[in-house]
Amino acid sequence: MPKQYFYITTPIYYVNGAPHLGHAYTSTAADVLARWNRLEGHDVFFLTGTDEHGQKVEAAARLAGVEPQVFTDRVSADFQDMARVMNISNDDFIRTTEPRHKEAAQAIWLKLQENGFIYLGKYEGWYSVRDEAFYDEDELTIKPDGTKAAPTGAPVEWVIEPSYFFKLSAFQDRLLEFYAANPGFIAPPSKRNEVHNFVKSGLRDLSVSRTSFSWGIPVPGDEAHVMYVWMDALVNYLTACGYPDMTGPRAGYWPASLHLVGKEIIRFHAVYWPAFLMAADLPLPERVFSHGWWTVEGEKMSKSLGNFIDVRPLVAEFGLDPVRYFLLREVPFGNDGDFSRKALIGRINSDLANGLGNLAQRTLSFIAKNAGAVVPPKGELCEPDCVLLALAGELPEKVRGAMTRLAFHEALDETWRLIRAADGYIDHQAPWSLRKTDPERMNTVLYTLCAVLRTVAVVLQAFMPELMNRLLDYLGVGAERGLAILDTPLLEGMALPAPAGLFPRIQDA
RNA sequence: GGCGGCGUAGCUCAGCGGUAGAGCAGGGGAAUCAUAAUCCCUUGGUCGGAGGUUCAAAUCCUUCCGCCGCUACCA
Repeated sequence: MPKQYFYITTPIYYVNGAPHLGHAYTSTAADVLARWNRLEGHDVFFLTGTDEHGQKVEAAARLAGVEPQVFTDRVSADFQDMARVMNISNDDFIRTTEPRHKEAAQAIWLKLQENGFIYLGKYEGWYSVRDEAFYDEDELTIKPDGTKAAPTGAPVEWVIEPSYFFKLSAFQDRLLEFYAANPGFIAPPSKRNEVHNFVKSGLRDLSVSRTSFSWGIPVPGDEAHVMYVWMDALVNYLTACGYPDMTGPRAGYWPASLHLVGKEIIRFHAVYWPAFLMAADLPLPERVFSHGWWTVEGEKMSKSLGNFIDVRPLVAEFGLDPVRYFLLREVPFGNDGDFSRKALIGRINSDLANGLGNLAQRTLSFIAKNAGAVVPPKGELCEPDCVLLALAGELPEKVRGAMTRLAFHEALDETWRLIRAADGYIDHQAPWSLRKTDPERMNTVLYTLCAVLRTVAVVLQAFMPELMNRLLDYLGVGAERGLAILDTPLLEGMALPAPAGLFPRIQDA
């Protein structure tokens, strides 16, 4: 079977603020999918990065008293640090200030222009100098003296500035046809309906250049303009594949298998981006998946509350893999969720320490003390062994199904069904009693448990890579650790190292 | 205003036409290999309210109440 390509992206994160829980969430989810596909033996390309142009960055740099490039270098490094701390296995980290990206963005611009989808017009509207933003007529309020004001109370003036436009209006029907022909393109389904309705309600041409600031990629041939940030940013997914050279080593990864995005940017990925690609005669990504937002202790993360959570202190306190587990287990992917210490500690103690961790420890330490510290020899299997092993045998397929739908919580729930069954099995088989009455049977029970633990560990590597690697070490599993090894039985007689607890219980008031 | 979603056990949610389910939390018992972890049993819901369709409705329809999302240049 030929290797299957899997190209997955996170959004490139905007560098006008520090990385927080939301960014870590997207990256972790993407990482789990990337790792899962590697376990499947697929050829994976996993991209993340930073989006560094635009007026807000220019303003943030000015506020920090440094040049934009210096500013973005600093913030981008912080995002890269977050990725390192979260053990994100990205194959590349793209920055929109890199020369390769400038080249790609300008190339696609020229392509769109050549194909007749870009024209020079003028952008006009009510502009507030103080807010540096345009407002719609219906957003404005009339002040007692008859002048108009922005929702922020700032005065506005009618401003006309030259701008290049993208003929988005030309793509309405093609987009609708595409959605109809590819019902899986936008997920979850509720988002598909929203996007569909948006497009159906009519598309206006999109202003894709600015002259009011300069921190951006110059429009080819008219350097008074810089490219609109989204026009610039979305192209990153192509840049990383080598665009405009689509014959290079990475060209085969395009089109992307999946763009993972937060729900606030679904439209850019599900409407503008496909339209740009159609206009440039390029194939469209297979899927755009929009996930939800986290509240923190019941409250929305916001500047005014100052409650943005940085995951790095959490990782320092609770450990990396438990935090990764929590993010993907706690909330059905696609829904909003709440992050709280109580919930995090509850998950860690119930699922990890008392569940998987305890199961592994009671099995492995028993083997270390009473079964010669090797994978015990498997004797004749009894009914309960077969039932449990059959359940384990079904797990990869169940998880595969859930992962295909990005139903991470279901994948984990299925895995924990097996873990609970194994806990029941060890209690009922009671190897501590068999030790005296029937050592052979004891070995078979312990072997069965090791086999089940191996299945669990292999599958969970995508979610908790470090600790599941350790568990596989404890089980004497060799260097090859992909899903394919589950087709061959666990080797008996392998010497096992002394096990140590995987998930410490959290003592917390 | 328009379009759409949600409201099921204390909590988080699954079920989406055939006599209410899971995990966690609570209660009782067992066991003692293990991170005082585990196992077994168990309490608990007129499935937001009211109408209707049907032999049969959390499950379909109507309506009301309460939340929430989208409604173009905001990362």
